[in-house]
Amino acid sequence: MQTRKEILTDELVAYLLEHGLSDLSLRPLADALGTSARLLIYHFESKEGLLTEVLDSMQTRLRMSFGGMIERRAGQSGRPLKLFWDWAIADENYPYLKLLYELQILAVQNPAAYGHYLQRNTSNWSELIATALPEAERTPAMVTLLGAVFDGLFLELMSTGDRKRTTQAVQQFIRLVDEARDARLAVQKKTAKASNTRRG
Amino acid sequence: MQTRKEILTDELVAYLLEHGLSDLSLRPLADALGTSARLLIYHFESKEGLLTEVLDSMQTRLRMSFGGMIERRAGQSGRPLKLFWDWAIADENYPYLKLLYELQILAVQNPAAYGHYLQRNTSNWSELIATALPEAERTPAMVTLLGAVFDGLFLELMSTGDRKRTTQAVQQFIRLVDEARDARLAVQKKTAKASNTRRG
DNA sequence: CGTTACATGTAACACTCGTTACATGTCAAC
DNA sequence: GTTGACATGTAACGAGTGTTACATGTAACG
Repeated sequence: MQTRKEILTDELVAYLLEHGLSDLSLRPLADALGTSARLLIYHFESKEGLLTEVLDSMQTRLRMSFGGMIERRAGQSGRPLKLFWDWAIADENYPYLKLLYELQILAVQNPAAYGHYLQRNTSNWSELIATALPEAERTPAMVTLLGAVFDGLFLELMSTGDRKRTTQAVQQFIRLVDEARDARLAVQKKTAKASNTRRG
Repeated sequence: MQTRKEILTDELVAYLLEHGLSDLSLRPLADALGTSARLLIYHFESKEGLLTEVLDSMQTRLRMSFGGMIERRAGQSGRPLKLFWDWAIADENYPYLKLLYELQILAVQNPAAYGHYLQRNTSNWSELIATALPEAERTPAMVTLLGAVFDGLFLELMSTGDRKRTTQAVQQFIRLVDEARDARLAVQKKTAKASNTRRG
């Protein structure tokens, strides 16, 4: 059975997903849930406690969704960046990621107020995606670049809502990486041949 | 001669660059400048008016710096992305760009409050950098990607302060684009030769 | 010297904020 | 039926917000 607090938490998650967390205020929040600010403080001790619990709840929800996606695609590897992108912009995950980006950015502006929420969210996407890179390409610069591409495109999506163009940009990036890899391999082959010729 | 308002504006710019604009409040601001909230309202009509004028002033300052950079490098083209990046992270420009990114992100969260400041800032970087792409590569996907790389890396720089790693990521991206271009050209050449052979 | 425009400070207003004191309701257990 | 834990509402407190009313200073001009 769900305790009153759990029910409240679910409602709070829904509210936060819709309204974001930068202007969160107890009274309007309580009104929207049909209750009073007093009750929220009663159950969560403080506004900060409320945020902590609600964000934690969101994070577990998101982790489960991510785990499910990984499991489903277990065998078929390839284009992990695209897989991850598609997962991130799916209707059921997008609002959560959007909120986490809001959090990340609020923390940059105001680490004192928001920093410690972020530390609980160990969800460092770039590291996650990085494991998908072939080891030869997993340099710090490449990992940073990969993370930045994801962040930059997701923020662009948040600003403009243009799923199509941002997704094409993801694919453009993948193509770029592939073509560059091919080019490198071709050079290696040629060098090898030349070296053989010289030796032979 | 500088009017009192212009002097104030300069001081306000300095204050904003240091404190960001998300928790801007008139009284602490006035205290920091050694004056009163009353005076700020007197000169700028309202908090919103103040922000508008100060952000405008910052924008013109930034545009001049950008123009100067372009002029200095007029002849020597090549790696415009790297040029732009180096300009953006230079000590004298970085705080301005940081603030504009703060603004951009506040606007995503709260368009009602911050959206119209952004509209005055027509500084759409991606369009600017895009003009540096060879026309053949100036597809919407590539332009979006380029902008996202810049945004993502700049935000990473804002979060971590790691100039070195983010700059290496910029160079990694440039290398990627170059290698991919070479690969495409190589394929074209081969196709052309094959086609000649067939014809000949 | 008086007037007039600009500049500035003090104190208040009306509001919102997170939080709390106090009262009351509900409902199961003894 | 009374006790006691949980749940909830109303109203207030103290602090902070942007803004304004009112008074005062400064300095140039007639």
